[in-house]
Amino acid sequence: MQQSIKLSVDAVVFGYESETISVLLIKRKYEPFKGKWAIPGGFVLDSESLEEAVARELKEETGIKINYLEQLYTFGKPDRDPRKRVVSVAYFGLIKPSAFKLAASTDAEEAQWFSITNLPELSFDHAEILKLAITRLQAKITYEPIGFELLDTKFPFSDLEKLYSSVLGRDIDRRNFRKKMLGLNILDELDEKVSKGSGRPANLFMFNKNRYFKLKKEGIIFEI
Amino acid sequence: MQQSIKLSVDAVVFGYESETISVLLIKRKYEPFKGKWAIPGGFVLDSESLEEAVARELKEETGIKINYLEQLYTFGKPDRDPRKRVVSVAYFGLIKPSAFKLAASTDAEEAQWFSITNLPELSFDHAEILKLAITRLQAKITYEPIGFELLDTKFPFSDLEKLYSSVLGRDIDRRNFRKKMLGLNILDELDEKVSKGSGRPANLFMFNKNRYFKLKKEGIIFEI
DNA sequence: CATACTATGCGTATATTTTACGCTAATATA
DNA sequence: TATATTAGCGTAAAATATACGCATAGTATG
Repeated sequence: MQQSIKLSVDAVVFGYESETISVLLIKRKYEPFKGKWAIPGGFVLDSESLEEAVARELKEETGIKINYLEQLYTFGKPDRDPRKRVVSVAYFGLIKPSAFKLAASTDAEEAQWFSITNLPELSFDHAEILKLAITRLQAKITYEPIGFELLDTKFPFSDLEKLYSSVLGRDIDRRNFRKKMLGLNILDELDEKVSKGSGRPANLFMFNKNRYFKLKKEGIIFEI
Repeated sequence: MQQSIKLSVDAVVFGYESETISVLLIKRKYEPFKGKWAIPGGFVLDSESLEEAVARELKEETGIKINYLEQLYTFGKPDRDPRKRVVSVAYFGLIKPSAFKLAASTDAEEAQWFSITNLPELSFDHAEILKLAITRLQAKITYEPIGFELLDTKFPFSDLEKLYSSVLGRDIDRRNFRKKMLGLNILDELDEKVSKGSGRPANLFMFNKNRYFKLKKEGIIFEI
C-alpha cells in the first residue's frame, strides 16, 4: 500500500487557578508557524500506544505529568498541516493546581498557561481542537466528577462551587449546589478547617474515588 | 521521521428492523482472520478526509450509503493488527430500514446483518470497538433524537417506543414516553393512519429536523 | 471591644418534573 | 356480537429542582 499519512497526538491540558480555567500551550520553535502558539503534541512512535505518545510528548514539551487524560477526537482533514498529510489524535487532560507550575527543567522554555478567555492566535487547526475541548469540558463536568482533577486533594466547598461556576460560565446557587453535591455521597468531610481572609472558616472536603466508582458500577448517575 | 504506522477507518453501522438492532459485518477474504467476520473498513487514501474514507469503504464493501455517521473513537494499541502497526479511526453509523437491504451489486457477497444479541466471533479488536459503539448508541439515543435515523420517514408512535425499548434494553412506559416525546415538539403528526394487525390504527408521525435544529441552537436540551 | 462585614452552613416553602397507572377509542378476530 | 389488541388521553402522587431566609463563626474597623 502506498499510504504516506503521518500520525500525531495533541494534548489540550486544562488547569484551574484563581478562579480561572487555563490551557497549556507551547511556542513553536520551527516552521511552519514558527513563533506561534500551539497545543503540545508530536508524532507517535512505532512502538508506543497513543496514550504513551501523548504522555511522552507532554512531558518532553512542558515537563508536566498528567493524571487525567482521555481521548477527545481525531482530526484528519487532508490540508490541516501545510507540509504533509498529518492526522492527529487529540487528547483532553486536567491537572491540579499543585502540579500546575511548569517544570523549568525541560526543553520547554516556551510553555505557558493561557486563560481560555484570553487566547493567543493558534497554529494549524488548533483553535478548532481547543474549541471542541472546551465544549467537552463543560459537558463532562456536569455528568462526571472530573472537577476534582482540577482541585487540590483537600479543598473547601466554595472552591468546588467556584470551579463549576467558571467552567459553566454562569452563577450557581450556593446552597442548592451544596445540597446536591453532598447528596451524591462522593465527598468526605474532613475535620480540618481553612480560613482565607474574612468570613467563617470552611471545612475541608476530599473526593472519595472508591465510593464514586462503586456507585458508578451500580449504575447511579451523577449529574449537576 | 521514520514512522511507519498505517491509518485505517472502520464503520460500525446499526440498523433496526423487526424490533431488533443489528450491525453490519463483512466476512474477511484475506489473511489475517480470513473467513472471520469483521467491521467494514479499510485504509485511508492520502488525498481523502477520514469521513470520505469511511463512506467509500462502506460503499465498496457493503454497497450501503449512510446518512448518519459520526466519529466514535480511535484505536491504536501497537499490537491490534498482527501484521503491522495500524491505527484505526472508528465511526458509528445508523441506517433506516428502507435502505437496510444490502445491495447485491457489489464486492460484498459477504456482507451481512447480525443482531447485536447474537454476534459471531470478530476479527482484530473489533469486539471491543463494537462494544463501545453499543454503549455510545445507548447513551446517545437518550440525549439526541438519533432514533429517527433508524426509522422510516413516516412511522407510527409505537415504532419509536419499541426502538427506544430495544436499544435501552428495558421497558418504557408507553404513556409517559409519548407525553415526553411529543412535549419536545420535534414531531409532526400527519393525517395518515396505518393499521397493522389488530388494534386501533395509529397515526403516522414525522421527525421535524428544522424545528429540532432550531431548538438545539436555542440551547433546549432533549432528554429521555 | 462593640459593631459591621463576610463567607459558611442549614433549612423550608414552592414550582416543576417524573412516575405510576386508570380509562376510553378504534380496529381485527373469534 | 363479544373479546382481544393496540392507540391515545388524563390525573394523582412522588420525587427533584429552585428560590430564598437566616443563624453561625470568623475577620476587619472605628
